[in-house]
Amino acid sequence: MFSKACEYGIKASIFIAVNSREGRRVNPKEIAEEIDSPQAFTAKILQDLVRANLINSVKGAYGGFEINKNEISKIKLSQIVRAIDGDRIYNGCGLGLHTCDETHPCPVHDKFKLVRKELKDLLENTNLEQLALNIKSGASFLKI
Amino acid sequence: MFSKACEYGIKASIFIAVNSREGRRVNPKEIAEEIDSPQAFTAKILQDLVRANLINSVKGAYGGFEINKNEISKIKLSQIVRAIDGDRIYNGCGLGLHTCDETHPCPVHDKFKLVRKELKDLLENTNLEQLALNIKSGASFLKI
DNA sequence: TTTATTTCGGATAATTTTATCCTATTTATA
DNA sequence: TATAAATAGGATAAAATTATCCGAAATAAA
Ligand code: FES
Ligand code: FES
Repeated sequence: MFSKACEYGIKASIFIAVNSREGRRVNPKEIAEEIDSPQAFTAKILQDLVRANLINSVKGAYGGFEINKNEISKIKLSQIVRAIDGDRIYNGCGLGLHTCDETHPCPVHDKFKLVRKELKDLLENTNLEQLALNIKSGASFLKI
Repeated sequence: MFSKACEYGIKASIFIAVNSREGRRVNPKEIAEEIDSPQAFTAKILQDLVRANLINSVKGAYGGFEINKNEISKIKLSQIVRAIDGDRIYNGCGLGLHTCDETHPCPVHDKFKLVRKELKDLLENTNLEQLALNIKSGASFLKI
């Protein structure tokens, strides 16, 4: 469904959001521990998210990654996924035809549209604040 | 979503079904042409499907791949996907946690369940006969 | 029985994805 | 200004997926 890179990117973003809400910056080591991911690889993905302007990085001593407090609720999961996996999840054909095209549908097109609709709904209507709050309250988990 | 191998496997199965309905065996060369896939790789996937007892192979001259006429409507997409990609699509966590567990959910678990439900519906309630008929009638396509 | 045809299966190669390592650059603080 | 602490980024490496090749085994028909 999502690439490993994307899974790590989503979980890292949530962990950063949890901490940024409390004014704390975090570094790749902490992040990788909290989301159970390979540290250096995770750091690379964080770079992508910084370049996509979804998170901020601060170099040097006392630096780390953070998200602007009043941005947290504005960042949708879709933006993170798009920054890492592109939008094949939105536009790609379920059976790999060059394009998903209503007028030239693959055999599963009609039902696949429903799957994609549900996924789109998940990605478009979920923001980092909601996810951070659920982590904070212990309603959901980032690892194991 | 599905692996390339699985995409090829699904499309190949449909093409075989279309032809088996008309009493015709097909070989990897034809199949690869009709579904626009690499021939040798497709042949490997066909072997998997044979081993999973979803399609039959006949060796030697005038051989090829076929599906028992009265099996065609009984083969569900889920069986093909399971034979090639396993059942991570059914049981896997959307964010890569070790297991998808109601009592230890990842941040997207609740909404991801709906996506999976839709996908399950697609896979469980679609059989090769329906798909073959749609190809035959020109309502759907296996390539481009 | 011989031949031509076809799948089977193992070995290998290419590509993509995932992961690691090391140095350069930036920056806060002493 | 010197130092220590961080991220940035390039170069590799490892692993998984995708793809190719070739000889062996099976089989139908001549
Ligand atoms: S054409 Fe395949 S999903 Fe739309
Ligand atoms: S725990 Fe992640 S989808 Fe269920």
